[in-house]
Amino acid sequence: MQPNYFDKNSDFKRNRLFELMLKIPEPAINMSNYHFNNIEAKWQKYWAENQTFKAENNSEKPKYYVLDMFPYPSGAGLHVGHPLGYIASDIYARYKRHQGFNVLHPQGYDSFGLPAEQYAIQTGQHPAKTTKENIARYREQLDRIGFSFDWSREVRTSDPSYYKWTQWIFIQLFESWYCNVLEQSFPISELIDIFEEEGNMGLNAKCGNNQPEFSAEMWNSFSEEKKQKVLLNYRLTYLAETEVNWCPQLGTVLANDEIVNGVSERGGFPVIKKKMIQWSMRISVFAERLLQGLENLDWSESLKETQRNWIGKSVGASVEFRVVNEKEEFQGIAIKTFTTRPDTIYGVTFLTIAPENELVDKITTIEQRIEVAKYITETAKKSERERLADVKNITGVFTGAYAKHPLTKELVPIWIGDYVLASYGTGAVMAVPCGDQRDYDFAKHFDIPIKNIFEGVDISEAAHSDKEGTIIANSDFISGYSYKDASDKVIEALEKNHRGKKEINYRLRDAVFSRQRYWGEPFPVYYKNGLPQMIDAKYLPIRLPEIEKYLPTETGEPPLGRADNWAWDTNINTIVSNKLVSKSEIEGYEDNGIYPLELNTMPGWAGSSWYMFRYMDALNNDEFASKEAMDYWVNVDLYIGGSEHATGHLLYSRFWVKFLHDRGFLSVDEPFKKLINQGMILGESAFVHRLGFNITFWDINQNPKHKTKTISMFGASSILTIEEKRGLSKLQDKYVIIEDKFFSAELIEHFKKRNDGNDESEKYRREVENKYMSILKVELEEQGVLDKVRLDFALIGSKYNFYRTHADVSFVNTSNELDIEAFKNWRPEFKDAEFITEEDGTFKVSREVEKMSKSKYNVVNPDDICNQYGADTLRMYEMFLGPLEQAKPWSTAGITGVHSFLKKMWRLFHTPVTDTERRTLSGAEVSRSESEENTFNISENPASKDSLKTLHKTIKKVQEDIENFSFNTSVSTFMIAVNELTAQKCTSKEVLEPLLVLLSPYAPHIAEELWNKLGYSESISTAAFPKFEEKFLVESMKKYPISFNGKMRFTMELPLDLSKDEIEAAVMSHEKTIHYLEGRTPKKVIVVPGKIVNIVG
RNA sequence: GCUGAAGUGGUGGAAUUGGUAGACACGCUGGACUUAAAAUCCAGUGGACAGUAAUGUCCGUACGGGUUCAAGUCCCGUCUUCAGUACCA
Repeated sequence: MQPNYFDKNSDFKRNRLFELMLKIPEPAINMSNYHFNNIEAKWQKYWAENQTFKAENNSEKPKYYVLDMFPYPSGAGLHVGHPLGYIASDIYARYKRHQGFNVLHPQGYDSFGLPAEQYAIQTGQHPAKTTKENIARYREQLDRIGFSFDWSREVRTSDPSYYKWTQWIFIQLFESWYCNVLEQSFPISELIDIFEEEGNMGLNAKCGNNQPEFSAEMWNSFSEEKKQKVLLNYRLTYLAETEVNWCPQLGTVLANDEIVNGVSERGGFPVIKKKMIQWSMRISVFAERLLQGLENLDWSESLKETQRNWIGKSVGASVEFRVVNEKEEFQGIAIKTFTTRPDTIYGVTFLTIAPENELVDKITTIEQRIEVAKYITETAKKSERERLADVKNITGVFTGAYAKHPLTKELVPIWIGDYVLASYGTGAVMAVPCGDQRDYDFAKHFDIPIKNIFEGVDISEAAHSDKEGTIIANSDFISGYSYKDASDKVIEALEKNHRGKKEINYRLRDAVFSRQRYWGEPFPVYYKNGLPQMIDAKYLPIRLPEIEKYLPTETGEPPLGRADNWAWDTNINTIVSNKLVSKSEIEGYEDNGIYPLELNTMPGWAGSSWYMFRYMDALNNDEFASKEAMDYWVNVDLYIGGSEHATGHLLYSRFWVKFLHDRGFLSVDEPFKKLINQGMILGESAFVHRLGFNITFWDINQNPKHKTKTISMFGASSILTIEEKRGLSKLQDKYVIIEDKFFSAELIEHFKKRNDGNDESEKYRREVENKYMSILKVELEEQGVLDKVRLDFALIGSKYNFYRTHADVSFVNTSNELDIEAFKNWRPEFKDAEFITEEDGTFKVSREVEKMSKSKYNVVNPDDICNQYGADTLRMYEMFLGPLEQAKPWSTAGITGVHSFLKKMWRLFHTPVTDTERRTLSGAEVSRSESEENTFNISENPASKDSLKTLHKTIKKVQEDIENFSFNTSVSTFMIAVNELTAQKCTSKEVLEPLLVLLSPYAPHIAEELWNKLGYSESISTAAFPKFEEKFLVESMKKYPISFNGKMRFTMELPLDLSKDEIEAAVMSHEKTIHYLEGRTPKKVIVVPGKIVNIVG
């Protein structure tokens, strides 16, 4: 038998302690007779060996599909936040199994992505290798928590056998178009049929497409090349020059949902607008269906709202303003605007168009050209972020041109303003300053007249944007009408004279699908004469080529441009060397049938948009999943994951599923029936405070002075005296200058090197900061120091200040004291830094709740919790923390409560040791009698009435809680049940056995162990969920709360079958009633049988 | 600014249809066992006041009103926090 190390009272432990003279630190393990370590490993092994949770595709049972959002396997491993949702879904999956469902509960990895590639760039390791290692670590961590995943269906998006089908779906999208009339996707061949028979005129008219028109004859006379170019305008994935979000630091384009506050979601780098030829997904045609589809989904209202906002439907009208220049009407030049307020059309006093609008060039008058050109260059220079930050500044320029108002025929000036976005609507607005604050501000700023068209509304201070309850005035035939009626009339009038019509606009843009990266799915595409060609699906997968370095090429091509073997031989349908590429475009060369392959790869959301269907039939080599499998599993019944995917993954996957449905590949058109967003578990970061300063480089040759770089210096000890430190607050506005020219020049040299962006930059940073920190010779000066510096660059340190730096939470004890030596060893650059100490000389950290992340050093590893308390405790504690959907900081305070609950549960099944016995037995004997097999003590005798009541109360509550996803309260319910049964000294199998089944979704390991001890050879997961029986809860008496004027005063036990009158009589004759009435006669007595009595006096 | 969610003891959080506010747990206080510590067990624990005590009185679910026999819960207004989103025409 294993020495019982975990029981401190055991002889083994005593001897050991004696040996070590009590010098060893306390093991971080709670002493217990319940040996979770052995039990958990044992059952995890059993489940894996017996494939206990393998789901069958052929089953008579009803199906239930529980899915977690699969993780991206990062190098940091799992932290305690990740399992939260997995635990919840696992409880639900296990519960459904107990209820007799055939449960599909799979797991996999979203394993293509940026971090693995960034790591590859830094270390030269192949992303496939690091990804594989990360997955192995994830798997190890997941296994320790005891999830009931069916691992035989594991998917990895970076696996060629998986991305083969991602590529296949891409081909299907390319081979499809969308009919706006039937609101459905069809094969492109059907569109070609239409073109051959009737051209595209009919389509244009019916679908509101704005494509150049052609007849059937014209189509048939087009060259093949021309035909293909036309078709690209219809395909659901298409190649086009689009304005994209380009991130120079990441070297790739980003989708709208990958940008947060104008910077990249990953890394926080600036993003600029740039025109590039890119693959796009025509998601915008699905906007209405994506919006309508939300109605029938069981998702949280807030998440649906987020998607609605992202789709951004607005109903209004398009209004056309024909341009007039030098009092002559320009034939065909019209500014199309979109408005949600057609009723305000008589308030239009000018038009504003976006600086990027292509009409700018055409309409600007000769006199205004210089001014306009200047303005356009200025706005183009600003990044997206600067523009966002600059919202308050009103800028614009007059084009010199005028347009004719479609109803009044008056001339209105056309302005350019950057408050109008090229990417929304038509990139032009009809400005109604009296009704829109932005138009109002613009008009005030440039002195444009403001016309009031609202009855009895004062607009001298601000625009009036309320539409409800406002009456239109001063507006010809719509004066006196409300918003709704006036709008209808205006639209009618506009339609009559062909100057506009009712229109619906969506914010949702087509999604850019190309990424200039290595670690993603390659496109199954080659280029012939510059036109994209799909590779036949039977030659998939197109595998990622090997490359030396994971960086863009010298000519700026994506990393795949470095591959030697990256051309497609159409003769043998294989990837061949680039050197063989056909030079047919150049005269004198023959077309040898070998063409260059696409250099971009697909974005991260490609693989995650359809993975839920792959799990249904994960090993299928002939289809992405068989029809039989999909007919059985249909779609995901319960999906659990974070709300951060609201506008990315959850929208894109709905789009792909609708498309696959249209084309008959799927029977459902929504992937996720019910969705729950688990709240994020936050970490408590620790901050250490120090003195320091920043040094800023200024280029003094530029005017205004241009700030070029700021670096942070870590220490201040060598330059500040004690007195100065005390007077620190007084130094706020003073500057530090470095007068040593030599030093400055050398530092600049280093910075030049650093700015090259090569791999050594980090090393240089350290070098500069460490080398010069201690030799800085600085003095304090009053402001005006710039005169003294004669270098090209001036070095000016900003004010001294307190700085805070993240400290790893593992260096901090429970009293928030920092182990400063450990910290300095960990971050040697802080060796000489001056840290702020407490009065008693200790280093204390301040705490702040933040997102748990490796870079914030506040990560808690679930492995540590498992080591200390076990997986069952971790599972129950994470549930006990609070409501699933709520964000909450991680704290281990309270985990002992859950742990001791499990120990009490264990003890319920074993001979209790009485206090008397405890006193007479030695510690070792107590432990032995409690822990060994023969103390397992379950009686076959019928249970007491009380115990049965406890059991059924618990069944009812736990079942309700699971179905409402209120896992925190069911943990409490278990605690109450165990407390009550312990008090009742219940040992009855009749009660304890069902209780065990009830508990098993939450604490599967201990449940399996006790189940096994009860004599079952099958896993507890095969047991049926206990049936709740009302009869055990039926009461004959009720303790009535008796209240006076709503205040509860005392309780009174009465039989439940009394009538209202009998209850009233009983209460009124009670001595306390007489006492509380103090002689008054009650006005009214409210009796709610079975609930409450209230006496109104 | 807009949209959504929330505000309850020292802490995490309960209260399902308006019906005994603070379940359960942590923490804290006291006690038992122990040479001691740990572990375990028992008792107490929203606040204020009165009383030797049993007990009693008042206050109390962000704030101000209202509806009701009865409000954490419903209605109106205000404030605060968190999340999402934003020159969206």
